[in-house]
Amino acid sequence: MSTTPSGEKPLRKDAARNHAALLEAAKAAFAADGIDVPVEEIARRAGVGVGTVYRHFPTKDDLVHAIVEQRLTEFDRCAGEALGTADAVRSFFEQAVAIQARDRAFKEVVSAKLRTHAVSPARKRLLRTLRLLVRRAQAAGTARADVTGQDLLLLLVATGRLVEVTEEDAPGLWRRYVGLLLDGLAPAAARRLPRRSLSGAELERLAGGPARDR
Amino acid sequence: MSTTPSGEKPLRKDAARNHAALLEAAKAAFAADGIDVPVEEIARRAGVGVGTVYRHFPTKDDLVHAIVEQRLTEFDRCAGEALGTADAVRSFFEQAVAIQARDRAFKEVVSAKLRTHAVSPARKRLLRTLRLLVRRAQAAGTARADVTGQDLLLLLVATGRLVEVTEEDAPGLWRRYVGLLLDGLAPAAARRLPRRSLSGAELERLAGGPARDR
DNA sequence: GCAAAAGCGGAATCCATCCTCCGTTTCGCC
DNA sequence: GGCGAAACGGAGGATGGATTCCGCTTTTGC
Repeated sequence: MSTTPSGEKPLRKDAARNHAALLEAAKAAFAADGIDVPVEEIARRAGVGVGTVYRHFPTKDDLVHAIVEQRLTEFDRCAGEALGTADAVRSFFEQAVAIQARDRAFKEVVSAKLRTHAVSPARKRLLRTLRLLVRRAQAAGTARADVTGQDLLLLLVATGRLVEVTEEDAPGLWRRYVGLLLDGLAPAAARRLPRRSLSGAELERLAGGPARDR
Repeated sequence: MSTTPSGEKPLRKDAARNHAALLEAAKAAFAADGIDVPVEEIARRAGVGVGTVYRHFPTKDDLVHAIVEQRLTEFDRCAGEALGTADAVRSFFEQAVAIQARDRAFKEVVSAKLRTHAVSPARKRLLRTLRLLVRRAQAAGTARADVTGQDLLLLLVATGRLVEVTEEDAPGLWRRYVGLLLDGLAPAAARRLPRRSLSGAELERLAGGPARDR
């Protein structure tokens, strides 16, 4: 679950503990409040001072990046699991988007950083897995021939935004759109949007009911 | 093109001029640099002082909102035009997303404010048009039966993000995904993603080539 | 057990923005 | 042309958040 810190030089015991705590805290904080949580809040959650945060991550951005890597890795895991299922693409999407739905910052982060910070290793791995996944699905006839792994990644960005806009007011609505996407990705078979149209109240809110935030 | 200021009390000549200039400047500024452009930059572009900005729009947010309304109205126009075409949904999407592709702030703005600021009139109008559009398309057999106008609006949010992430490095790539969506929206006919897979260089960049911004 | 090294905490600094305030300018009208 | 009202402009107050600094504490090596 944690980023194996086995990379470089052995950290002092307390430093190692804090590093882990920070990663954990940052994940939670970002998930709950989005990328804009003050560094101080993360420090508080981790039970350390801001100074410590900066010792471990020279820049807030580095921290964000670390979390993104973690998350991309989770996606990779989903993809890996999906490899074994009958409809791999569907299975992957459903899991991956479900993760997005649980984590507010994620979508922002992923798409924000998708372009930054050089070629991240986690991302490379994910892409590789996705390519494999697509190939399999195509072989199995559950994905049209002209889709690519890259496509899945980009579509994930799109669903991220959707979830972001939708989840609070109409939780689960995303399934509808994932269904739609999957229909678009399927070769040409049965297709039907997951029911779940909007209820009166939900529609009201999504339609822009009395402003609530800000 | 401009928001008919015919609403309330007649503005003084200079005030009216500035109001228009501000709207214009804000549109441009947001499009170019995103919602986070400093108010001062907008003022500069409009050739006025910040004080004036605040006289016309008590809050930066109000300014943003005004622009969003403008944009939603543009969408509405697209939808209106699309009504006359054979494949209305496709025609609408292609135009609407093309607009997004030209305007950086738009996507952010639209989805950000999609939920705020009470039920905006422009948005209500758009939604009404979209519903009509969908109904027609369904009657014409170019849209599956279980899609709604609301769906189109939300999908637009998703494409917005996609464009955002994609456009700079692989301009036009969005057509591919719009194609995909349309396939998902279609009843069950021929489907093919607009070619346009990625070129080597583009893929490189999208895949997260040497960080460029920040 | 001890000293140097590695870390820690968090107050203080820096900076970017929003928004307010008020003296100055322009407009509309007599 | 002259006045009051309506607008303007832009310096400065207020805020919020990232990052730095440095004296103090915990570890580690011996």
